[in-house]
Amino acid sequence: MVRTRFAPSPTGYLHVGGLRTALYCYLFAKKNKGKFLLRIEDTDQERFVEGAVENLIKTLSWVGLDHDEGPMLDGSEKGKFGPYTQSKRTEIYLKHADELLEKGHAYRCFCTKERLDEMREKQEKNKLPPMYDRTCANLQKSEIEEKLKAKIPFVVRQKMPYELIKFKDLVRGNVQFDGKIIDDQVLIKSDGFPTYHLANVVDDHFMEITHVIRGEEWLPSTPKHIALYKAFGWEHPEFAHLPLLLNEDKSKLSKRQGDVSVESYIEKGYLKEAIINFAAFLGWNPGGGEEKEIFTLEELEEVFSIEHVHKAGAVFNIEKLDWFNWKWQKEIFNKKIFTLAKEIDKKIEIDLSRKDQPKFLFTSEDKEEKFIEEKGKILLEICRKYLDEKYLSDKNIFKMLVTVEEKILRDPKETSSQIDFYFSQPNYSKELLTHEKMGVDLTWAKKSLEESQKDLEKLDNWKISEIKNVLTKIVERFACKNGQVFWPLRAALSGLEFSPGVFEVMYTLGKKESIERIKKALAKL
RNA sequence: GGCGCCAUCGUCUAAUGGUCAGGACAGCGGGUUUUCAUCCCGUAAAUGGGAGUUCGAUUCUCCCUGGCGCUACCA
Repeated sequence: MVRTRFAPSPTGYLHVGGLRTALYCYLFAKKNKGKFLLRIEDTDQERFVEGAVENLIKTLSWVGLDHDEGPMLDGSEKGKFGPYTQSKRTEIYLKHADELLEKGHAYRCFCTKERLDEMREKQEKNKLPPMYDRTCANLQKSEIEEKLKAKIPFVVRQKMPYELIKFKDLVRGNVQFDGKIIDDQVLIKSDGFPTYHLANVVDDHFMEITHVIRGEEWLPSTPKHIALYKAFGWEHPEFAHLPLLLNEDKSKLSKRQGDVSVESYIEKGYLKEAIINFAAFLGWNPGGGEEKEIFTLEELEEVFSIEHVHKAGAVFNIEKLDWFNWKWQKEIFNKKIFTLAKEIDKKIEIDLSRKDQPKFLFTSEDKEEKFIEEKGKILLEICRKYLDEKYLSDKNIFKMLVTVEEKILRDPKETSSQIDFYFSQPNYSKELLTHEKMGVDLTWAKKSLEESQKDLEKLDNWKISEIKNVLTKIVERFACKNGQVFWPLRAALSGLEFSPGVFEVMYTLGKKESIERIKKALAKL
């Protein structure tokens, strides 16, 4: 059975690169009907951040990557291969380090930091690969005993075999390294904690991990791990080294050049569907000429394959994320209003000639109004956290939101600025009422505004369809273009160069306010 | 410096020993629309360089170049 693991260090937040790794581990496991585990690699006490583990679990679960085994939020653990937190497994590592010591695959090193620094400096000066010179590997038994007795701090080093180490990487194919120029890695630090290398190998073995899927930065240390498996007499798992996620300048994705924490994207309002979808396509694609790009997590579980993982690093392009987010926002919203419309009006007719913007033909105006109200509520859910209290308390807020539907789905943060004109008109000059291209000068503006005011005052049934009816008749009477009537009116109502359409704005504003705003505009002329 | 990995439009990428090298994002242009947006249509844009294998290489091999990663008692 396939078993994969995501093994982050609890250093604060979930990195988007980490998310992508977790996602591929998850997808590979699911695709192969295997298990996906979470393991916490907290062997570096200095880097440990309070609350990071909880945060990691929460974020992973929020995007839908629930693990089959590993630590849970309530402090308990799922799975029978635990503990899944490395700091709770110290004894196991120590025991195995002893085993290596005994077998001669490792040795104690008593060298001071100063000596090591000096040695490396010399090596670099002489253009030699910087690595430990094995001074302590040749210590006599009596010398070791002496130093131990004198309580000189020591580390345990792996004794790298001087041989060629070859392995097959699932992403990169055959890879080989020369053991002679690989450093004798520290396995146990002087504080008694293991390093990543030891802990990782021991854990992957005992947790029966079949596929190690991790970032490319681990490729150079893989031969060390393979040597370790061999020293223990274990079979090593399969390896798959994922391409790195890159900054604009192609360096490894880092905090310095923008947001890298998944949490920050969640805060910014990105949907989990979009984040997952986007992450999946960074370094992978379905292949086979498939041109579909929008996939749910479930669909990805079906189509994912490690063979289609790219070798080259991928630049993290936020514009594409925005696009995925917009697509998903729309998809989810459409689904919601679809069922909403059918709930409100069982006999509704739906025009699907435009799949992305279904048109609903209600059997009565009441039902349509009800629909607008309910749709507004859905929109409010999307943008609520970006809206000021003063907007929320307005009884017309739902209607307003509906008029800027597209913009909310695109960028909910902009909602306030989009609907602000409903509350107070900006100051505008009379030139705003004109539009050269449309053939609207000041005279025209005055004429159509006066006519509109006159006819609208007579209208009692203040509905979008009726308003449209009245204004269209004016256009007919004047035998002019729509814009020649609509433009000055829209500008008069919003006081803006760009705004939602006249009918919706007028309907939302209400008769009284609409007429007042038209009068105010006329006063300018 | 040493070791390793990588290399198709600006970005994410598809494809095949023979294709007009395809799609998407971004860009640009046009159209629909009462404005912006949406939507539709179109356009420009890539196989890093040099050898070799081959009738034919973007694809296979080698070299170069470039980019990146690793080179800790961090992961």
